[in-house]
Amino acid sequence: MLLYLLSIDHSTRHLQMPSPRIGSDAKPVVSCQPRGYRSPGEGRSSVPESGNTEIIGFAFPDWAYKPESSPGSRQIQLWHFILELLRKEEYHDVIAWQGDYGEFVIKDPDEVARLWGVRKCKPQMNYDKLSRALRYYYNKRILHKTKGKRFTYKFNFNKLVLVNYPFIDMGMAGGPVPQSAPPVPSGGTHFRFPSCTPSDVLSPNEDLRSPTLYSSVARRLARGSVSDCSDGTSANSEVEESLNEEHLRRGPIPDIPAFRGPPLPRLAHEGIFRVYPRPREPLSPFPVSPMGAPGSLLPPQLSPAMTPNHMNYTPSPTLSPMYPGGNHFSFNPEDMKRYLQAHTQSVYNYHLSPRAFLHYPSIVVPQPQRPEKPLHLPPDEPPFKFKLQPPPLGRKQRERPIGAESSSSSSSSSSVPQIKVEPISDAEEEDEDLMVEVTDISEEEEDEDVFKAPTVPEQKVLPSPLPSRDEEPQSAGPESGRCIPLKLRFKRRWSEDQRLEAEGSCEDSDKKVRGEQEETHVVPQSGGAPCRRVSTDLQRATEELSLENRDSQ
DNA sequence: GGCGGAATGG
DNA sequence: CCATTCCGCC
Repeated sequence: MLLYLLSIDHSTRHLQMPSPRIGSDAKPVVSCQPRGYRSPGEGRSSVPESGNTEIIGFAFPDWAYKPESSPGSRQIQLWHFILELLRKEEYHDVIAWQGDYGEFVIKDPDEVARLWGVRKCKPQMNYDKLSRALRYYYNKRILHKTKGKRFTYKFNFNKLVLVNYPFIDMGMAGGPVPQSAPPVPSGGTHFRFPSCTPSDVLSPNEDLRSPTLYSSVARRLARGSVSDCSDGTSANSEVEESLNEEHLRRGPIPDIPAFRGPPLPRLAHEGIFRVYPRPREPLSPFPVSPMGAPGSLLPPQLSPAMTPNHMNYTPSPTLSPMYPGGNHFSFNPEDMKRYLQAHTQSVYNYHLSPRAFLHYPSIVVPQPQRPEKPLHLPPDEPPFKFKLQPPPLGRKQRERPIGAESSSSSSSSSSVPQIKVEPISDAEEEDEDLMVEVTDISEEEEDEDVFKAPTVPEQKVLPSPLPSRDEEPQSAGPESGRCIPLKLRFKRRWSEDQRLEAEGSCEDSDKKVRGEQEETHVVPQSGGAPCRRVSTDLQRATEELSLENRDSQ
């Protein structure tokens, strides 16, 4: 229901922008006139009446350019403005995509500042002030600074739009669109970003069939600046809470974690793209809602293509549904099949969550082959730049965690692995990318909680009480634990647990969270007996039994 | 150049 | 909230 509400179409409104510079030093005619002149892109947009604006093959939903759509602010926000400039060829001498995905360079800081000043009627604007505003985006995770590159910043797109549009391909590298530009399926293939703007959502005149839910969403949309879908800045979003409620009413959905912490007062960016209507996009190749159709098991949610700088993965154009060398997607079934196959292979290759598998109803994707050895993970580089806090030690703490530390936690405390992850601040960017890649983005966990959400959360997992690091091999498979991301190991362990539990075998508790040391040197455990882990319940029973024995002595 | 605190304003 | 402005610091 919500999805339909949010899909209400609207007429495209355009951001008023300073006139494009005619000459090299042409100044905008309009000095301080926030409204009333046309956007440079207006009229050139290839899809003027659609829900998204496209230029040279990539685009953002219109609301991303609309000042009235700037959540939390009636006026245009700087990042909107930056995007606006970035998508205008007229300003490519001033600011342009460059470098990594989402990176852009302010080639002419003074000019950008001047334009911004014109836009905001702040004649005294300069790059120093503008950059201060940009720096405020760091905390919001809208932007990063690209270190070492002057005037270079980077958008967090992979958690913004593209996360929920996994077909968006980066295969345009070398093409006319820089790789750093956020690509989007072009209007030529009939795809449209669902017309969903915060202003629509926030319209007080809407007929709200679910006022509570709706207002919840609206609040979040109003507060959020970016629909930063998997952004760590928001954990248990109201939207998702609402969606949970909604889906509970409608029936279970597969990728809502079974456990959730209490709602946290955090920035709420995500949600917009997550609540797109499912049945409204018949021409879209995208599985419309990241929530996935009720019947679909694994909605596609991420793609290695979206995180090239982290995974060093650039999708082969030949495997892309894009026309070779073009900026437009091809959605003919063969291409899609190849692409899906490639994607699925990538999911395997990169040990992504099974949820990352794309689901495209009419196309059967052959099962990929897992490569012999893990891919390209630098052996010396810790796969995760997290600082794992060791789990609480001591059996007492473990067995009575509910009363003690997780007093504020929800009822699912026993199902939540007591793991805390501290993102290392310096590696925030990679950290986040990693989140998107390795974790299911539907788990809108904050960074600290990312490990609290195993791929299949209904399984109860308890951290090991043992402080000693039993370095048993984690993998029963051919691959050793070397170079396997930590979360993947968790996932595999979980899978292993599932299997073992099904077989009703195994002992040797292993469900523990590894300490910080282990993330730095991933210790391969060759030679040891194959990992045998007790199922969680069995483990807990064993532990409780041992505790009882100890206490009775 | 870049960062972030502080005060301030809309 | 989202900047804007100023500023000290690195």
